[in-house]
Amino acid sequence: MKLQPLLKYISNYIDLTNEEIDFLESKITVRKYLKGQYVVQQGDVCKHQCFVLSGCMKTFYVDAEGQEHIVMFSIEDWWTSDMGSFVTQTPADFNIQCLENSELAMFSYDSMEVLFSRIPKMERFFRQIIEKGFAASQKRIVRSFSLSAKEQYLYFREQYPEIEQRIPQYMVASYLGITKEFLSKIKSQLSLE
Amino acid sequence: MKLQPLLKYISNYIDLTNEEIDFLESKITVRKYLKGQYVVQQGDVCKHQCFVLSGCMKTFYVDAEGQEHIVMFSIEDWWTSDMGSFVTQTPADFNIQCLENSELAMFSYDSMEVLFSRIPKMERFFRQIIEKGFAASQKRIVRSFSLSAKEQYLYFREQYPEIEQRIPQYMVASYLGITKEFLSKIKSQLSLE
DNA sequence: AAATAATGTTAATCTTGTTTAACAATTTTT
DNA sequence: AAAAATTGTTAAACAAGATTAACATTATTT
Repeated sequence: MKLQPLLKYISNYIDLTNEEIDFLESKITVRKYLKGQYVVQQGDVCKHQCFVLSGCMKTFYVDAEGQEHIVMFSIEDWWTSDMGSFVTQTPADFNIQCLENSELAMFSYDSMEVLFSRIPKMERFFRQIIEKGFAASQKRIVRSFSLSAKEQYLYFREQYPEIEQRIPQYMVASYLGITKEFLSKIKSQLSLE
Repeated sequence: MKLQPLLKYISNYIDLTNEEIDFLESKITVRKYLKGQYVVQQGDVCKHQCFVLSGCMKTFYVDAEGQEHIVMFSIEDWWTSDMGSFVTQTPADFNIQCLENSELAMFSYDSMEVLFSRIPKMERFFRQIIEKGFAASQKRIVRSFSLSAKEQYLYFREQYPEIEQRIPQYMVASYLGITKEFLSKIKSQLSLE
């Protein structure tokens, strides 16, 4: 059924018995969101860890000048949440908004506690997911310091070709930390090479 | 004894029995490093998660042009490792080098597996630590996009006054992603305000 | 106490990327 | 099919920060 992609994803990390899978499923809420809807809003407490079953979302921060800065995109088989808000259950710094109609498998803060006590393997699973996310985030910091805007764009295009097809270009610019005008310039330069 | 700061740190997250503490201690290696020594070198596999008992270290990346980019500093009561390398046991992208004579409590990859099986609470502890690290890393990305160099410097100075006292200014510049000359300019501007 | 190495400063010039603004192309709505 | 909204492009003027190079200061070693 609907949760198949999540179960398959989990099976890459740990093995679960049928009973465990039943229990796991009882702790998950599947929810649909329309394009434009918010999963988390800056200032609210992030109450869930979300696995994307279908659709696409952006995680972004609106700064003091009202400018939007995209931290990450999430598509099928990715996780999304405001981790800082979730772990401390304090107001979120980030917004998570759907860029397409989407379907999410959601683990609430409380249900995760219960899940981890009953199935310690699930704690291992989440630890491993978060380790990966942390490592990826550190590498992103390094790229933003050591690569030019053009190099970062090429890296993004190579790493996430599917994402570039699905989102407007000005959001790619925001993700890369440059203006849409400059990205446009980079692309026209590249097309002449 | 030596591990007291680590045990105190852990007790903020979980409670351990005396037996558990004994077992934990049997899985930790305490090691001294001299100023200048490397804990991890780019290209080697990062084999440990390290808790800083004393001293100070920098985690940095050397790019294709030979330029050094500091990802983080670690002082007493902080953790350090190349998470990406550690979790996949593949060659590290980062170097970790001591800026002072230092003492580290080290958990090897293998010993952590054993530790987690025997004391599942320790897996919870590490999950929580990594969640925090991940959240901090995401916030750093946002700062690097939404703040000017001057604002980032002021933030660093406010957040980590102890670190600024202990390391040369050109390393602060590297951490902020700017040149030492420009940081010098920022500081002279600030002194005139 | 010199000598050397490491760290920090200043200023001129250059580069990368921003801002502004006008316009073009594409989608979506009516 | 027209109108409106969203997205993308171009170019000129500008600003933030890099580079270069010369020099000043502070630590460290001899």
